[in-house]
Amino acid sequence: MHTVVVLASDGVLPFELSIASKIFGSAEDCDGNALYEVVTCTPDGQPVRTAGDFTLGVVHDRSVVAEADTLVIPASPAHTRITSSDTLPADLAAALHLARPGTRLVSVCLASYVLAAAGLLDGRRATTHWRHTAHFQKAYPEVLVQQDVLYVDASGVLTSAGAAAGVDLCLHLVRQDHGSAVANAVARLCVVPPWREGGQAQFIDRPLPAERGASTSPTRAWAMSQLHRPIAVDELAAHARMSRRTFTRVFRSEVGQSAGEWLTQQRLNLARQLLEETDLSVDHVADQAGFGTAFSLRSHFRSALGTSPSAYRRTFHR
DNA sequence: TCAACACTCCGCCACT
DNA sequence: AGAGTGGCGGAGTGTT
Repeated sequence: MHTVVVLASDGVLPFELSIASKIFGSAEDCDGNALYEVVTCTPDGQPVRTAGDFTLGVVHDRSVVAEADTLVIPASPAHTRITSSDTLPADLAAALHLARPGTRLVSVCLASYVLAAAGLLDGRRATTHWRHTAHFQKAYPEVLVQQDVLYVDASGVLTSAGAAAGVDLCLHLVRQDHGSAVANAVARLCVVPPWREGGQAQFIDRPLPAERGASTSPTRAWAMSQLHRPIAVDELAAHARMSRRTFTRVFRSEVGQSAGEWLTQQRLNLARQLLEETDLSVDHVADQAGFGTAFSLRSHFRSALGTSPSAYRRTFHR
């Protein structure tokens, strides 16, 4: 059983506090067994005041952090006053110190300040509430602060933007741990969208895994292996052994977007990966990701991510 | 920047 | 009767 420890500190925001227990606590396997144990603690086990009109009494103190597979830190408005390692409260520092190596660290909203003060975000991509990204960047110049994203998954250290973006982040983790089917079931149970697209640019490391049992799934897997060349909808429909009309209908009902939109998104994901991990020219990236021309890549990049391929590479190349 | 063209999406409706 | 399928065509989008 995967243990999620929620570390609540003084002034914790009730909404942010509850996200992890709601999302992880709702994840079940096909037999209805819980997939996560969610444990809430405070640094010294004493009740803490919340930002609401009540105090939070807990059973555990920070010692449970040592058992965490995932440590979640919900935001408190007081976190914005943590602008250096010197201002990190000793009890919070002590709690973080108890986490085993390899423990997944998650901050919701302003709690990014806590991780940054502990030096855990140095040289890493991270985000926080949009109202505080400028202040956050100034306080922690070593952090690669991302704006206009819902969350950042920087291999083991995850940060989310304001409030409800914590829901997206927790769903992302459930999806990573147990796949789309479980994550979508949690989203349905909690009546939240399983995957927010909208105008929000999200810098995600990996594309969504294909859902099992969906009839366009093999075709999507096939298309993923053909991204370097043009793929017409008729070709996809033929692969799925459906008429074009049925294919487009089934595709939308399973994936939630049209075949063309999905294809462009997969091409963009591939292009981003190539920009991050290779030194291929933008022309070659455009070619390999199936955009045909660099102009086409740039135009799609701009409308989906609000930036250019070369600017993206300057920020994310590793 | 513009225009012509190609392709895609989806409501509608008939057929199985 | 009702669900699933697929052709048609107009509106919209992307490409050259």
